[in-house]
Amino acid sequence: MDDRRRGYGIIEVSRRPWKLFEDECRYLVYQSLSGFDIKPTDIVFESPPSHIYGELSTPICMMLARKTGLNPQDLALEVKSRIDTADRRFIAKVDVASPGYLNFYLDKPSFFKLLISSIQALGVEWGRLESDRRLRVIVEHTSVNPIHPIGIGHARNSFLGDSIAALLEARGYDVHRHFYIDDVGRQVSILAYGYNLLGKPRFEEKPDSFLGYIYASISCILEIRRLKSELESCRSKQSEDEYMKISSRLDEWVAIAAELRSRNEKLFDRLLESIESDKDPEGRIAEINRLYEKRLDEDIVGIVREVVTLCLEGFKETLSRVDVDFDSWDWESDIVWSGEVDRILSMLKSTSYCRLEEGALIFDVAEAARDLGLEERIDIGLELPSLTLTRADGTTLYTTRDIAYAFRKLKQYDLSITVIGMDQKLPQIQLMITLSALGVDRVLDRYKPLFYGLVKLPGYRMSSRRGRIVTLDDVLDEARVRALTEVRKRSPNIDPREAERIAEAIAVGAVKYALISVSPERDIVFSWDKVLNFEMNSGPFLQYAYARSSSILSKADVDYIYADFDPTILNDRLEEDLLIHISKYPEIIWYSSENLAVHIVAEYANELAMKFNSFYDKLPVLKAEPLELKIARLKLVYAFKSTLGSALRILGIRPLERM
RNA sequence: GGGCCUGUAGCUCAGCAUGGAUAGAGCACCGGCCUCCGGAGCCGGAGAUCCCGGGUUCAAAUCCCGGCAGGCCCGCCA
Repeated sequence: MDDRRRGYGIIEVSRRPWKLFEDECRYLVYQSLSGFDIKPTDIVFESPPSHIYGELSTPICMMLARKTGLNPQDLALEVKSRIDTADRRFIAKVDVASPGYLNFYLDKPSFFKLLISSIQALGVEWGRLESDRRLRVIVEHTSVNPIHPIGIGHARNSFLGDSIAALLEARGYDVHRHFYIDDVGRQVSILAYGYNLLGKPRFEEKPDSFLGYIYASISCILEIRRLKSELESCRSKQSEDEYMKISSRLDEWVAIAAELRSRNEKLFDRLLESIESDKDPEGRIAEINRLYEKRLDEDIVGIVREVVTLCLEGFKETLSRVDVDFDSWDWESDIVWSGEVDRILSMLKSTSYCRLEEGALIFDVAEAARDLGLEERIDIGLELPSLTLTRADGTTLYTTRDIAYAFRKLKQYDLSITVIGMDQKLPQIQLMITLSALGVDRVLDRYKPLFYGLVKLPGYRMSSRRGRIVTLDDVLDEARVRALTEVRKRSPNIDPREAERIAEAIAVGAVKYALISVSPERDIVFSWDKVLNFEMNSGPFLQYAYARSSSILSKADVDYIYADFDPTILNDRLEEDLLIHISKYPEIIWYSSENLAVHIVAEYANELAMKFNSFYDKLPVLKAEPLELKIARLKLVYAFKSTLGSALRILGIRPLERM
């Protein structure tokens, strides 16, 4: 058990007080059900809908009654009669409710005593669990292609990933945050091609934003060229439908071109001219791709690395604004150049699943999955498409390189989390099957992609190729302006620089909360209203409750913290609700880390803030009489602040002492 | 055509793992609350065929089967 005794006097400390209560209940029920064939873990507990049914409840008797044909109510009464609560610590009473619930009533004073002294003793360790084995974990997230600024959709990835990392740290793991730089492949080659055409142009703006413009413009120009030639060949074949289809797509791209051109006519025209004077831009791009991947031309290597590095500078600027940091930046090209990809390829070739088709190397994923008996463990229908590992020109594809990267991850870490868009589910599954085929140990347990839904603009999905992207920078700027007006309105006398600092924290909190608080598998339709929400169920709402609690504590004599206190005095329903909710915090950490579900933490924090606000509104703290009550309430406020503070840190939202 | 994800109040979303007591929040709407620790707040009201249809069960938003709608994927793109 994680209890220990410390200090003078005897102060008992528990990292998981609620679990102590639950385990006590579990043990009693288990003992009383000795005649049945069940394990303690078969007994599930839930929170009753109302406190009149106690604090913990189990329907186990109803479940057993079904199997045995007994009457659930009778069984529950029988169990109750066998339970002896005389020498129990945290159970005040056991009762039976129709149609067969066993309800447990918490012995609040002794529980609250333990809870509050634990939180005080643990300090920042409160909410941090101890794991028997300190797993080494890699969390790879963000990994935005270095060809355009970070969009609000990518930001969902960053926030989710950073938060998951913090959560797993709280779980007691050794967590490493990695950014995978996708510098190999066609997209970066396109950008490098354009950047080179312009003769390494100078620019004033943020580098990722400038490069994003170049990338969008070139892909647009190329797309129009391609569509035009398709249209030509279509005309000769006289297929009316096809012609109309291509023609309308062409119209769409021409409109996009006009839009892009209006943003920077000189630059756009220069690009257009240069591309038009190039006989074979597509060929040149493929050439850049090949020369870079094979590292055959140091000039090309220099240019590609230069654009990518520039873009990353922009990323770092944005990411530091939102407190997202990485332990490592892993270049995809390094994995190729180091020979890791070749080694993986030759290992794959030596399996029976590879074949050559028109010069390209193909891996039969479906067959591998069947042979390895993986069908049942993978939640995708097994008409798994084959995976192309190499192009006819010998260059590799994204997933191939990702397999090598994943191989490395699982070699160096016990557990690998990859935060990645839902649209990449299939390639990730192909990757896992491929790794399994290579004999990597327990791939499905150790390689965990965390898929999330796309962030769409109302009407259409964002597209960096179309230059249609709402950037995180823009959203943050807008949120900060909004927050600053609020701060000024509420605290007119505040120091302007302090106001800026607070507004920025609020802006970041609002945007993060909006993206993190919905379950990841859902798509999100971007809306300013949602992201700039400062009211209930928002980042600022949490920060506000936190600021209120610290305001109280800052006005109190610090000695209260050392004072002994009488837990029986905290007997208002509002106080009890708040304390019980606080005590469940470590369980939330446990559950949400098991399920890689940070939105659970967000929801918990929101409820916690709501309970605190109700308490705050109705019950005075600083003016509470007698002194014992004031001390007890101050300790409660401290416990709240400590808990919300910890949850905010996991969510990546800055706790504010004032706002 | 096949696969995956989603469908809960006018709107945005929890709840689905492990079936269980009156299906919870927020926004918007209606009505109250600043002589008292910060009103970004609190209290109350109204608002739900839990997409539809079957099935399993004493009990289904939750599990199973079949539909429907939306999104995504099925590339020598990433």
